[in-house]
Amino acid sequence: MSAGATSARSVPLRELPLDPEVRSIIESWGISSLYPPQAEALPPVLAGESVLLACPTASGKSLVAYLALVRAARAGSTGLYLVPLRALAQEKFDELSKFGRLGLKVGISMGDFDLAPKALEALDILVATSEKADALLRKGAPWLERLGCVVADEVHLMRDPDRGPTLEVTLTRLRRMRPDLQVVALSATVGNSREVAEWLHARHIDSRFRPVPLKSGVFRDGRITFTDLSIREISVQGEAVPRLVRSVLDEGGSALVFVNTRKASDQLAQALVPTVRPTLSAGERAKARAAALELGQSAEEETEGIRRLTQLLPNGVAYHNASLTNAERRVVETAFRERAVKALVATPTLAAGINLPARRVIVRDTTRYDDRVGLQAPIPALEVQQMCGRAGRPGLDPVGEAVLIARNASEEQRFFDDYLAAPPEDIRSNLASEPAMRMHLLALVASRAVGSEVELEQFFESTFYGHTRPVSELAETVRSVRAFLDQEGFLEPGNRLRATGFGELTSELYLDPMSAVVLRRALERAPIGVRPFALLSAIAATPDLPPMFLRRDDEKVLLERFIEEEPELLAKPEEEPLRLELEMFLATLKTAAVLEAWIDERPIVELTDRFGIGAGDLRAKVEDAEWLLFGASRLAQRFQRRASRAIDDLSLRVRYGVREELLDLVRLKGIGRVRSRLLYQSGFPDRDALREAPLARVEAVLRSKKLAESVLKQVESPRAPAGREPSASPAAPPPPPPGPASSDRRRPRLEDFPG
DNA sequence: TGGTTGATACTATAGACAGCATGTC
DNA sequence: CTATAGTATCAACCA
Repeated sequence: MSAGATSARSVPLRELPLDPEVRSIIESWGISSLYPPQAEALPPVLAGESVLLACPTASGKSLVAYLALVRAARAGSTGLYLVPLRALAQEKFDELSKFGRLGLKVGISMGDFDLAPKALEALDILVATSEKADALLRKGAPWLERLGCVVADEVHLMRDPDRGPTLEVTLTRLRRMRPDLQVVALSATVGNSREVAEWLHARHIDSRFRPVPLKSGVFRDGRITFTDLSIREISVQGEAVPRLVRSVLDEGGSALVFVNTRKASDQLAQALVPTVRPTLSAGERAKARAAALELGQSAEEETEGIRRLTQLLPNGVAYHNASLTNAERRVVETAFRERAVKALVATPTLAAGINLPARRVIVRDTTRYDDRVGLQAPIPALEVQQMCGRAGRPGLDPVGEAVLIARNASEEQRFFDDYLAAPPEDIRSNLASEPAMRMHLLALVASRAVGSEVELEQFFESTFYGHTRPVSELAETVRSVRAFLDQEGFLEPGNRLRATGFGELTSELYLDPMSAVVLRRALERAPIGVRPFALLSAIAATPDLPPMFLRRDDEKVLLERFIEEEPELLAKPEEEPLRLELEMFLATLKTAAVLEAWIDERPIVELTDRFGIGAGDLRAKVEDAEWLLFGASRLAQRFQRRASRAIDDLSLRVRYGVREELLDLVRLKGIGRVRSRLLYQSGFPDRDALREAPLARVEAVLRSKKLAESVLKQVESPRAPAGREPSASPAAPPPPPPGPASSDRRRPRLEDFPG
């Protein structure tokens, strides 16, 4: 490790070769001197060199990234900022937009929020998730050909088995396309960052600098022993977590507790109420109450999260996990940042991603259930260190404390050895995984990045995998993936590597080829298009819609539902492979049942309660399903034309969670699940009915003059507003009407489902 | 007999990207 | 294999 360097002198900003305008923008952020890692990285970065910067969170990596991109943009090329999370994309976009003053055009692109291809061409800097950048590569965006600089944020996520390969492949493709591309890779401290730097031909900068010093240690028997061997007695009594929380609150700090289950995050937050509540000042209590109030107004439909959090927030406590909706998470994050919430209990949602520091981080659990092995497994040191790194708020805390909780002496020793003193894990390529290879091999061929075996091998040579190990070890995976792609008609027969139309479509839809096969089979099986449950089951059977966790109760309910049609399902097989297969199948049925209840307008609380999921999970499933249904619709245009229209309707129903009769109303801007139902109940079953309606009546129903006016304006024109129609193929004549869709309430049969 | 206690068995388990075209509650 | 906390179930036990 090179710079060790809290002691390093800070470098004044003006010593850098920066344009005065650029400097003044940075100065307006209150930055006048550089942290040591910045001072080390910026000179080469501003000279256009590639750099890998490995250092702790909040040590100023972003500034290096921004300046690299701005330099590239001012030099006439374009810059791309790759991030792993959508929330992060938004954060980076907001900050980079401040360089708009220089005349730079900054844009953002991700699944949620995208730009028209034309708007992209005018951009100087684009912030995108790596998947989105991959998608742009597949579609051949000319913008990328002018790329001068790419920033890869959180590059250590290359070790992620699912999403790592996308980052690795995207970086490889960009570098091959632009051999002189400047790469600025930002990484957490990992074992082999030097190796990654070598791969990228980047200067390797490794620093342990932290703007707020970190003391990490283990709590046992009322005292924290830190790695520097100092000891801290905790005089407060009680259970470990409340003690540690209370003692830091008494010093005016805040606490962030990491646990390994959602339930624990909720329960521990509840248990902390008596600990935190008495420490709140009158002002803090008012702020906390305001946050709770805001939460109530954040949505029209009640959720479990709103209910729990409105109860917790006024006590200065909250929890954070993926069962919360994005709106709920935002309220919690803001409240914590503004110190209305003083103790926050979180699952790993907060370990990576958005910056939410606290004076004391408490890592309560160091193991986590791993469903691949069906057991509790130790959390990697890298992740624990990331959690610990969240300790210490710049400007507020003189020092951050990270504490693991040990029950006995041997555990205490183990925590020091395995987590606090241990070197973090290496980054390893996951390109050899079959699903990853399926995706990327097809994409490389379909977008004509490779056209032959030899080119394919050359490509793999230039990946991180190829940098660290012989690509011959990939041969077996490549062979079996190729066989699959050949057999399923993704590739043209012959020695040259070329994609079929089906292959190109699959690649551009960003579907896992396996998903495309599942959907194609479902579509080819006759009149599936008209029965929502069958379609929902088909997308649920796809690897792009991961199965939901199946509880024993779900199993019972689902089996009972299908007993009439398939009584033999009740005889639950005992043999392991068969039992697992049935469970997988039931899990896809559960997903379909959840989505079905959603488009049957079951209230969110009822639905989440019945299936044991959170509103955030529901939201995520709905988004996934909508995306897959779009893919299914496009595939239907190829394989089962008649179904395409019905799928588009279903897609819209899933998006808004409405029954079929609301499809027309929901096409209006500003009208979704709740309001369309309201209009329907009040005697406006469709847009035609609204055309005749007096403003006052619509306003009374919608309880908003502005909204009522907007709605009436939308229906007054004889032609429907463009853009919200389901996408039908423009070339094709309108498909025949979908038939008696909603009246067909027959129970689905087993053969309706793929697999 | 009815209720309590305690041993034992069972149950559940983190997170979040992508298409398209613009704004759900 | 590298787990654990919370809950349901049921038998033993007591008044």
